[in-house]
Amino acid sequence: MKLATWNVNSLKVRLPHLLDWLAAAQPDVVCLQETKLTDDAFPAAEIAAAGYQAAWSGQKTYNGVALLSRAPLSSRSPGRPKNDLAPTGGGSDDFPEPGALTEVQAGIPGFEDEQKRVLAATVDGVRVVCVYIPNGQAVDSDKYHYKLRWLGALTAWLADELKRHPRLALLGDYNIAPDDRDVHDPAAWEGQILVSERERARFQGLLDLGLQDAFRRFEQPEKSFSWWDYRAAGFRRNLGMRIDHILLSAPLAAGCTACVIDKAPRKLERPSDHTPVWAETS
DNA sequence: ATGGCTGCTTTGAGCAGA
Repeated sequence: MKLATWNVNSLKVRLPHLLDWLAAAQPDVVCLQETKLTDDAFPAAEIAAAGYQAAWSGQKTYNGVALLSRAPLSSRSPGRPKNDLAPTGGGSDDFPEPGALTEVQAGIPGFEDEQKRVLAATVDGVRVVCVYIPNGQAVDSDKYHYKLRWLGALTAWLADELKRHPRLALLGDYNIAPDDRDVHDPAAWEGQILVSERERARFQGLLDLGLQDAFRRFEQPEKSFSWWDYRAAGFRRNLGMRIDHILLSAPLAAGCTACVIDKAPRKLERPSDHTPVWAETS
């Protein structure tokens, strides 16, 4: 199963890039962040025409997450958007069709949050959790404390999810660079947002659940990043950060054969500031 | 040293992103 994550920074603007990338990369499951679309505006028909069923949870202007799953020919039904909090046509949750998104959950249960940042679903026995972790803006700001509180709630919920779903993958924009290797200029960024000690401790808290950073299971090029600032020619100069991650529970990590940052979409005209990351698991 | 770009917003300057 090829699992991918991509912060598209407006699905309305980036839909052509997404459709091209689905055709080129052929992922089985895709987690999208920053769709910035209300639910009624989600481009379900275009995505269905590309062979993917979808679930989504959005809002106006900010945030917004979605899950795509490559649907086998038999269960494709173009023109019937299937945001299946109440699944239709994918079989029952007990006997889902291959590729079906079941047990769809938006948000962290019990954590009040108007911001649409979490979407989980089960696909072929894998619990896939798509997250857009808060940015935090500046260390010790209100948004920073919200980020830390949010990560605490996520971690507590995932501890529970892992009991029921030993095969679990957590993908998304974490807004945390876990290590100095993941920062173009660690000295300049020391103690700043995305790299502060408390943020990195929360990332470690996710690893302490038994999750593993798929990217670091393999030898990787130096200065591998997943986001580059639009300003100051960040991409051309490779002034980036690795803040988009795929964490896998032990059974999935054991069967993981590759994890790659695909820089191709970042080279296109009018790109997202993030580029896709994918992992292949058996 | 600073800000540098992009997307969005009841449209136009300000916010947010990271």
